Amino acid sequence: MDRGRFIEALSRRRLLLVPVSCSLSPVSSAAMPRYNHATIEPKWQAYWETHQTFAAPRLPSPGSKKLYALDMFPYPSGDGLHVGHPEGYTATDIVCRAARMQGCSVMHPMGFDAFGLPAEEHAIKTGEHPRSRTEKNIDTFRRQLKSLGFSYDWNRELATTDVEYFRWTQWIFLQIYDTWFDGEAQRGRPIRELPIPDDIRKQGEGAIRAYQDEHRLAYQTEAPVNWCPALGTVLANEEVVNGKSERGSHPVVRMPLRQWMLRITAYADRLEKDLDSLDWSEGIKALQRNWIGRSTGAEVDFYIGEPAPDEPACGEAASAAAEAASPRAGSPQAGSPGPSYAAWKKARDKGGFPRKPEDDVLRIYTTRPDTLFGATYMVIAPEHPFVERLTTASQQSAVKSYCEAATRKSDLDRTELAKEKTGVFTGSYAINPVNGERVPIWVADYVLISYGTGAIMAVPAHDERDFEFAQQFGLPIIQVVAKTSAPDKAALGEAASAAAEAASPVIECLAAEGVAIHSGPYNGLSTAQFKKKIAADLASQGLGREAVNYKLRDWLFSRQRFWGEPFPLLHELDSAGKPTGLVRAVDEKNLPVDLPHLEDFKPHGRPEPPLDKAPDDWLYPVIDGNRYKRETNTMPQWAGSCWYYLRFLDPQNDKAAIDLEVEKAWMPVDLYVGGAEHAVLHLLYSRFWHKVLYDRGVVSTPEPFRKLVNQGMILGENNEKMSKSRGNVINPDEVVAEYGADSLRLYEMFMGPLEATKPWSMQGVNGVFGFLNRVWRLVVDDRAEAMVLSAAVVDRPPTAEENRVLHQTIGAVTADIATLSFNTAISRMMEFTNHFTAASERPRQMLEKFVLLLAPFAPHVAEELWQALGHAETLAYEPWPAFDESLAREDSIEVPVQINGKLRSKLTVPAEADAATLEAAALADQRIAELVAGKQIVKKIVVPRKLVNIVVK
RNA sequence: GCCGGAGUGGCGGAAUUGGCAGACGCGCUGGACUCAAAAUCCAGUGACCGCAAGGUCGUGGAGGUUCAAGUCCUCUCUCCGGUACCA
Repeated sequence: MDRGRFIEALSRRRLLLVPVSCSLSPVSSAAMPRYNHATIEPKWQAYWETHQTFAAPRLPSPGSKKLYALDMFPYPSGDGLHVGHPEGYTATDIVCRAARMQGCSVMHPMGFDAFGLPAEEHAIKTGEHPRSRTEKNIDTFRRQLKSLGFSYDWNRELATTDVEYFRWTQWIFLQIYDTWFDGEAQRGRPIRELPIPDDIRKQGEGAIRAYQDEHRLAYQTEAPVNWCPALGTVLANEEVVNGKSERGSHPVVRMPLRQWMLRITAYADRLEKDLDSLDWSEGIKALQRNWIGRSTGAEVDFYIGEPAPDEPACGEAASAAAEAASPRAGSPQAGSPGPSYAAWKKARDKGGFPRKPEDDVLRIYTTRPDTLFGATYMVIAPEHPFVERLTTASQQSAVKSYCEAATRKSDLDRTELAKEKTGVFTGSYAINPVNGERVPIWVADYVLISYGTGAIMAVPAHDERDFEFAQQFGLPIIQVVAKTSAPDKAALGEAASAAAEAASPVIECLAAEGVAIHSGPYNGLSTAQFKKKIAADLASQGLGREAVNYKLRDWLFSRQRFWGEPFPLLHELDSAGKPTGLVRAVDEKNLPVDLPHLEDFKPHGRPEPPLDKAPDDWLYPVIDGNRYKRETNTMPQWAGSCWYYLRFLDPQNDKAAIDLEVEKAWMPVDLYVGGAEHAVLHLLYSRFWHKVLYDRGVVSTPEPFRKLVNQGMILGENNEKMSKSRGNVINPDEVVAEYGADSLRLYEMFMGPLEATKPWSMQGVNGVFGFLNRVWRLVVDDRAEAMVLSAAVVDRPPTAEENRVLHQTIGAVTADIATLSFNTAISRMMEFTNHFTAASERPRQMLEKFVLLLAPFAPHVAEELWQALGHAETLAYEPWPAFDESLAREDSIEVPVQINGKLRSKLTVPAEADAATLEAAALADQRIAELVAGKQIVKKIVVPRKLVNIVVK
């Protein structure tokens, strides 16, 4: 049936000739049939639309290859299309048009990423509903895109704001919500398959649900937001500048709010590993790997003793220099490890390393467990849960004010470059498990609560940051790694007296790997050997274990906005109207959850999301006698763009997000082109969703985008980034009006390599416009009174010479399209045109092939010329000109002759001349003979087809 | 700092496995057409020396490998993008 529909589409396309020949008349009636883009382009765009020329079949036609070429769909901003958009769009369009001519089934859709802040801000200001503003912008974008002649199947157009689209975005969210990650199997599984531990089961249904909720890929947490009391709304990070609101410069405070998170970190390993299978540039892969930031090391527990709030403070020293604290038996707070430490160690030796740290230890993560002997202090993040209990009475006020200051700082303030390290001593100590040394514990904001365990052992001799901190606060620095070259004997010998050695000041920080010193039994080991050995030793004593960490954080997936997808979730309320903490997913059959009607879009002045002011009948549904409150957060803009490539394949499906048969036939995306600004987040989020869907059997491929290309940025004529403030923005509409879409397309492809950043040049546009005019005159007599072919167009087969030029062009253009080297493809077509502009005869069938080559690049003028050459149908499905290597081959070539590597003469020889022939010809050459005369020939290098080089003395 | 990418005429950019550096376009110069201009067509156009034939230099810089280097190796400078205390 699907095939039937496709065939029907095909026949419709092929039937239509009558109206076409009629519409030729306006051109022919013109006094002079000059190249006139203003009439040609709308004419063919209308033709393609009427005849559904580019409608894609439901499934690829049997026996043909499929091509799914996807553009990153635009956000329809109020400014309209930017010249950067058509760059990537033209590239994929060329590939698609060429592929159709090469017999591929092509999927080439377009849509709009239409949720977003600007429409909502506009709504707040004017009261106009974001939907109406968004639709107007989409209309502009659609018109502009259509004016450029892209061969999209517009029947598949979608916007992420379409209720029928976000119905399935919500459905996918529910799949994610319903999934937990099985670490053993490394895959997401339905929550009902989550094994429930017995002790949880015993506690009853509530405990089981809580346990499940803890394991879902979508979970709730408290996360800080930028609350602006003056504006009465929560701001996005980019709306906050220097701690003030971007609009109005009002103060912004960070406050915790209940948020939804997606557990993308569970997929970190797969997201990293599967990059290997993708045809993406190494640069982009590196960017993603970097972002994921996998590191391997060890978790180690440092004993700190039982919490004992009433125990008198012991470490009085604010700086470790004065740290000759009086020995006190028992706890680590005493001068030396006592009985309780020994008991703890014994217990660990027997019981092993616990999954979750107990209260008597500080667990740290390090990538350099080989430097454990060099740990001279520890640092915990200001948000670390142990801060309070580790702070001694005398340090209380200092620590408290330090931590408060840290919460006020934004992330940016805390990570400011080259800023001085700050921190404060807690007064407490931990015991280093490898040598029993007491190490002071500090609080400092250079340690992040969100990475690792939020606590570190500091090894100032071998870590730049620790080094800086230690210098700042006069903490000891002990070198435990020597440079690889010569582990000096003396150092090794002295290792026993490491403590004495500690006194000797180290003034340099050596972060590189090397050989262990001052490390007891480990002295002399290389960093790699040491790491391996200590990991095993720590594990066997129950003191540590190997661990992996990622820079990647879980994805903060909720926004306090109106204009986004509502979450299909309900919070159960008790009889008093208070949330019970239980969450219920909206039934699939009740999707979509549409946005409620609001009287206006003005902020309600509370940090809660705008949907909090929705009418009660939306906000408080009653199901089975239970009252619920809807989730009022909305999804971030990323959500809709995470899966649009799937919906394009089956946009009308009201039974499923996508039909599996369709998905199997078209996925993965074969070519995905877009700006590098999405190289990290969009692609990572999208790949993450795809992997969850893969695990849940919704899609059949582990990765969505096989080949990815990032187009380069287009700069203004002054070599600066285009921006309104710089006044160098080029409006595509104006270029189309003056030069036409074909010229715009051609110019953007001719500027340089697709991936390069390159400046705009109106003279360059004029240049390719001139080329299209020359092509036009190659075929059409533009001085005639009517639309007639140039007198030079003749009906005879091409000569060998003509074929040679033609087939060289076919070969080069075909190969260049395959490698996306459009700039060189165009230059080859220019050479063809230059060559035949000078010719007095141009065989028609040669011109036809040339027009077909040009068609993917400049489709409108190509269609018009194709018609002028006597064809009634569109050329969109004409077979691509076949390359015949034997016709392209030159009979005779020029071969340079060098003497001592310098060009001295050139030989014209048969192309297949062998080395002996070439050598003889070179020596026989008059000029060469003169230059060689009287000299001794040392060596002769002869490379057939390439060159002859004679080395003389 | 770290990770990517890139440096070639006046400008945008070409150059299989190392094999004639500067394809193609813009700009510029000269010529044809024109009363003139635009448009178009033809020719020239890396720098320097030379009347010419021809020669010397030349792909950010310095070394190196090679008969031969824009291309490979070492060091180095500059620009662009990403990232930023991730232990």
